[in-house]
Amino acid sequence: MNYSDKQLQIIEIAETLFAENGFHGTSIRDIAEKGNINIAMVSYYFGSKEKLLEAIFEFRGEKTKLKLESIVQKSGLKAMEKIDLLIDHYIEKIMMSQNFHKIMVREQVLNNSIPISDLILALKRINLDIISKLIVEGQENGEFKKDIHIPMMMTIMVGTANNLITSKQYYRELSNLQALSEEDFHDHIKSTLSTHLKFLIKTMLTNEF
Amino acid sequence: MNYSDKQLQIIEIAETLFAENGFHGTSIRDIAEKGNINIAMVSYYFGSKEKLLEAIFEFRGEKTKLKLESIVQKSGLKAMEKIDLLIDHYIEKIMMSQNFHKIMVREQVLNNSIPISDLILALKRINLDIISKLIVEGQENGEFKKDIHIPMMMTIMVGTANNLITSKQYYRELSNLQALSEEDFHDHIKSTLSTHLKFLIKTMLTNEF
DNA sequence: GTTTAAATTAAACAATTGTTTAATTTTGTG
DNA sequence: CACAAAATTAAACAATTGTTTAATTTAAAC
Repeated sequence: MNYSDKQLQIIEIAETLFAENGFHGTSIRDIAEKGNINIAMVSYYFGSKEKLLEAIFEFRGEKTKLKLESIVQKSGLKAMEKIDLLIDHYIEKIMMSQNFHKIMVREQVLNNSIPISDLILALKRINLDIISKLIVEGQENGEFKKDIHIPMMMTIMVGTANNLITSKQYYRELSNLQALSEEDFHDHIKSTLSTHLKFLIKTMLTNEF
Repeated sequence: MNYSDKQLQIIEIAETLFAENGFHGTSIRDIAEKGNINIAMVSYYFGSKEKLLEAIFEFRGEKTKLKLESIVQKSGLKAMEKIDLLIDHYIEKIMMSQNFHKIMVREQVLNNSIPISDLILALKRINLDIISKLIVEGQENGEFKKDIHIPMMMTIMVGTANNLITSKQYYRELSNLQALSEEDFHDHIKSTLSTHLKFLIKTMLTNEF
């Protein structure tokens, strides 16, 4: 799908409000007010509020696959080095699109809309497939051990990152980091998450239980 | 707070519906219909729909602390053995109250209601304090290494478990476990989660980065 | 410049929302 | 039984919701 400038403007505003107040907690009038547009424009451009949400998922999902594959197919790198690149790329992506990930965390709990569920499943499947390919590569050349539970490994990685994003304010308070500037806190999260995820994944891929 | 039978009935029905369809996605009429009660009863017993949600948090939060402390204070166990007990207790708890945890995951993303935020923070603080005490104990007797990032460790544990609960259906499909009965799938999740969390936490507590 | 399509608007819509009211029934106490 | 408090009910409420309509303005094509 290709979206016009006007559609992208609506998508971005809706994304912000859906992340802040939830899908049902945001009215079309809220979106219209924040974007200085008429309330009929959402229906006009997207058909309905529900389809606007689907558009957000399509828009964010579109670019995912290519970047991941380009990392996995890089030559001259060990599988473990690619893993580290993937982790940092994932952290970068989730930090850059926090609003979208907040929406996805909230929507995946529900099971109401088939189109949304399908879009989420498609996103997860892309990630799983690409990671699986890389792990098999590492197993075949002896870098990684056999018997790696890849879905659980993904759960650990995605779950940890999502939890950090969606409960930032609690993490900040419980870690006594209120004094940090927003930017410094942002950097802290990225580096701490990177260090720990790399360590954990490395351990899962190489150490015996 | 002490809740009457009637209040508990409403709490449980609301918990189910809030978990399935979200707080804003559930109307008081939905709750009334499912419980065969009059729509005025929610306001009568709790004051408002929002306060009903707060009651759910209070009700579920009440029992948390005591059980955790009883584990940590058990004598004749190594700190690492207590960690394993805590992990299994946490998994048991989250599996027994999946609906509540789905609600909490969704609500912690938002930042709208101060009472709810306070209740969530209080729950997190209790967990953190008790775990911290145990980890210091393990560090002092040389079982655990220094420089353990406890909030991040909690994020890994809680994030992984929450992610598994809130995206069960995706995990099931991506792991090709559709053939399992509901009960077997339930058991699979518990044992897989237990194995991995214990392994990861053990690694974080003892191995150098 | 005229014509056609696209974009935007204000208004209205029916439905649903949480909450309150006032009347009625049920329960518990003496 | 009589009385008071608690529980339950149906009805009404004002507000908000997503969506549609028909009219108007803007933009693009010729």
